Amino acid sequence: MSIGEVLARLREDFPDITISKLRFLEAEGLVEPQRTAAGYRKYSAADVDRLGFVLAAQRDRFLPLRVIRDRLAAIDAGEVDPSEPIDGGFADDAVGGTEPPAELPADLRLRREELLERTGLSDTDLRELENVGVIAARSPGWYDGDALIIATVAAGFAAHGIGARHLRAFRTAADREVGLYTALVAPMAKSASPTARARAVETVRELGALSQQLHAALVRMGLRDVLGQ
Amino acid sequence: MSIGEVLARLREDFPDITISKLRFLEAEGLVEPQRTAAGYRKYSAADVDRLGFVLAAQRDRFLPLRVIRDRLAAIDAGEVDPSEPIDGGFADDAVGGTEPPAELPADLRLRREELLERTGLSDTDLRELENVGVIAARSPGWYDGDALIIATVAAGFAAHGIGARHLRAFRTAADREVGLYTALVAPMAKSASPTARARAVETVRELGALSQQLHAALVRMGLRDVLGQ
DNA sequence: TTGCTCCTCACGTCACGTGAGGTGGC
DNA sequence: TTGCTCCTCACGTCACGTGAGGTGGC
Repeated sequence: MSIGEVLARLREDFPDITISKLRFLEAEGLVEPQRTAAGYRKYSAADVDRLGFVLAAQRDRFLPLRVIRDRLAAIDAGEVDPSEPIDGGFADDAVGGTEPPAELPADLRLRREELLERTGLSDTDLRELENVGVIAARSPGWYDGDALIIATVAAGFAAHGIGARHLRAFRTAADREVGLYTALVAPMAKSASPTARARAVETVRELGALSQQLHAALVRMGLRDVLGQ
Repeated sequence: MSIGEVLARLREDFPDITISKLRFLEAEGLVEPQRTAAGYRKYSAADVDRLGFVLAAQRDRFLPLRVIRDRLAAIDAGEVDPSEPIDGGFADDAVGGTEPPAELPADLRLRREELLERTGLSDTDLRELENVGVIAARSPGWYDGDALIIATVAAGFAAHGIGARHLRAFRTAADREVGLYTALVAPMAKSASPTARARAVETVRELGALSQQLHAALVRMGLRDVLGQ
């Protein structure tokens, strides 16, 4: 495939891809397409897959190219299983803004008092959030980074007069979504093949991204109607 | 306030702010704090507000600094009403990835066939999405950019076997949220004062951002449990 | 021959971060 | 005097985009 054809294919999933970016990714050592006698780039299907991996890692995990390149090198050398998640990614960094911790949310460990201190919530507030089901301790007395994010968000809502009981609906909606996606990838996730399991992870990530966009667009539309803009 | 105090204040809403960035924003002409005799920056409350405006425009509207600076200059000169939305913003650009159009979603105008062509959906698909209530024509036969985004997302879901009927729950959840936020800002939005109306818009944007984060965190947590990571 | 795609290479840009070398404030 | 905050200025960096000047392919 020529560079133009690759562009057209990738544009489906990554609308802001450019020829200049494809050349740049080669210059940075992330792909090495063959060349024709005249010097034209010739991409194989594997090259295109590789580009898809790179672009998805940028888009969904906000990883810098250097990290992605090292990861690919390790996979090429057979040192890592492709399904292993890359460290250092934090899928929501650029989405929200309020207080995303530097660590992976799942790896953070906070005690109850630390959580209260870092969010400014009272003990009662936190207990309400737990009753409503939007926050849960991972193990008794210990909270993770997602709990921190949610607690911070809840504090933000509270500042506008939106209390814990209003957040129960979020939990319900999320549960329904998770159920839907789970049913879909369950066979893949249970497969003995590591490639299938990797695909399950990737599929779930894609579905999560789609879900974000849909949720965002519907809320924005609704609010625009209300504000008369 | 010293630069360090400003940093601490802004960190609440913008966790990745740095001293270096505050100095940079001054060098770029976005704020001009006073100086002490010794050359230390002294920020007024108005300076901090201004920084908040700049950072929110970057975070929520993805505007380049040049545009924000021009806007502020126009406001300073009394040429624009601060509540007027800045043109060129598109709040979800960096969130999802799949097919965000360059125009403002609300300003795009597409005919039914264009919408089908650009998303690859069939006429029946689109009718189903309309029945379910996630897409609606703005005026008979004309669709806007949000419809395009949602149609693209729906096509993505469909590729994974998730059809229109599964998306109704998204609509229900979004409606509930919009109702909640609307009730909250209704008095402000109806006020005669333009400042109050501007605050209503800003509040709604903040609530929308919080809602995105909460939704993202809850879905991610749920999926992580399922995938056993 | 025309129009289109593709090439390289140098330079530009945007939004910062880093680090050296130094001063102010309590 | 110590430790901390703050200062400037030059340079680095990351992820590209632009544009000049040219060649390949049907």
